[in-house]
Amino acid sequence: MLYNFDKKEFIKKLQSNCSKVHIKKFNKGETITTYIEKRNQICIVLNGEADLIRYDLNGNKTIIGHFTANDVFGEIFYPANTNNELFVEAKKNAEILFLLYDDIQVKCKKTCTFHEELKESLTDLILGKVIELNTRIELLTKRNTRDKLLSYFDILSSNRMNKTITIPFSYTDLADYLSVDRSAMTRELSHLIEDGFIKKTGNKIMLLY
Amino acid sequence: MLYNFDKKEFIKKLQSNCSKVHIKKFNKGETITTYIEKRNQICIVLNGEADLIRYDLNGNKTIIGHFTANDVFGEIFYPANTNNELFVEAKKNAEILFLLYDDIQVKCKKTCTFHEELKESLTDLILGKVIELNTRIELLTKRNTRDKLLSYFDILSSNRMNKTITIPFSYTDLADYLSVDRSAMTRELSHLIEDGFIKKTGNKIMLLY
DNA sequence: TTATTTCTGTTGCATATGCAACATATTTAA
DNA sequence: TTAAATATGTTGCATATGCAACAGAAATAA
Repeated sequence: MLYNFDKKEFIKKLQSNCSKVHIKKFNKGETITTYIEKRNQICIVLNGEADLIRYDLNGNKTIIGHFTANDVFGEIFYPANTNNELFVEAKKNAEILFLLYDDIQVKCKKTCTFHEELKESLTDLILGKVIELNTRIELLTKRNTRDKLLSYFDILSSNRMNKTITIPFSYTDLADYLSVDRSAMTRELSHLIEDGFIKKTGNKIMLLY
Repeated sequence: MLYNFDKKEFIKKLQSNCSKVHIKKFNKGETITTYIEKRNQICIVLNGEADLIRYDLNGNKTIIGHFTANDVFGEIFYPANTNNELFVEAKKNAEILFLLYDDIQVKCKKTCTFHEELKESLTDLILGKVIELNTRIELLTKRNTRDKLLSYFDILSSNRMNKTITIPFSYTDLADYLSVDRSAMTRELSHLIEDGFIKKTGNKIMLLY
């Protein structure tokens, strides 16, 4: 059940009891996976940070997703026919757990309680992913840079229950994440400060509204 | 298993065998559901069309999602704390199936094969939703109106395997869906025609590349 | 340490986009 | 059928945004 779903517990179970998974360490800058033909793979960040990155034909970089501990990614979440090259890169040294969707959903047909629980948790995990993506869509549908920034701050702020937030990106990457030009974003940040919406010290931002 | 997943089959099963669901008809323009406190609800379009709509504080309308037969929506897919008012409106007369996530995932603990299958299908259904959302994010992260339009056309074109596509929206709604200004979008469409990228007749567009 | 790379903030300029207004076409309702 | 409402295409104008370039700060590597 969604409300009771404990993602950490699930991951712990996977690690300790499931022979189907494997874990690998990556150094900062290394490519964790590319989204080509691993249609069945689900990856979970145990620790560290990773970005899902797209370069389009013009060389524009977009950070499609930013993942930290307990976040989930993988090619299984993507349409098969995507034109762009997508890959996941470790932003800090990271430990990643890999599993195959079918291994949990199909292969283990014996009705042991353990695997029943895993299946149910897997559904909750994917449901969590849906919510995450819808949150991102809320951001991206904002019409201008200011609204994108404010929405992003709101999300961080309500997650942490705190009016002072720490941007988990470099500002360069934040711009890619919001899908706006970096210098334009910096300019808009300056305007937000001038207009008294925020205070800014390094990567800390205090919301004044 | 995802590749074998037959959404229509699943929906048929739900309708015919599952006492937990109910079905309701809506006339064009009616509100199907609002995203307030139905945290557990999943809705499936049996026929007709519906849009998930957000009005922000400035009165800007955004079409967050556009749903046709077999598409899935519901508050369960959204974070609980969203600030914006979201609601789903019937764009044409529509028949909607409602079910509660917990009814399938939790309530039926008897291990009857039928409900085991339902659970598995439910996971695949949600996984399909993830893919749909990632496709939308691909669109929204495009930096300008031209790229958004071309990406959108590409998606329709590769779905239908056809260089001539039919826009399932009014152009007014398409603009809301791409999160751009309508007149600016119309202008960009004219440019695309001038530049020989597309031909346009009513809501039919032929891709010339 | 020093050198090198990356990040940040800023600015000038060109342009894409949003906004408002309007005329016409099309659809819907009476 | 006529009237009303909505959709479409177009334009002028203001402005937000992207782009390029640069200098200084900060982080990283040698």
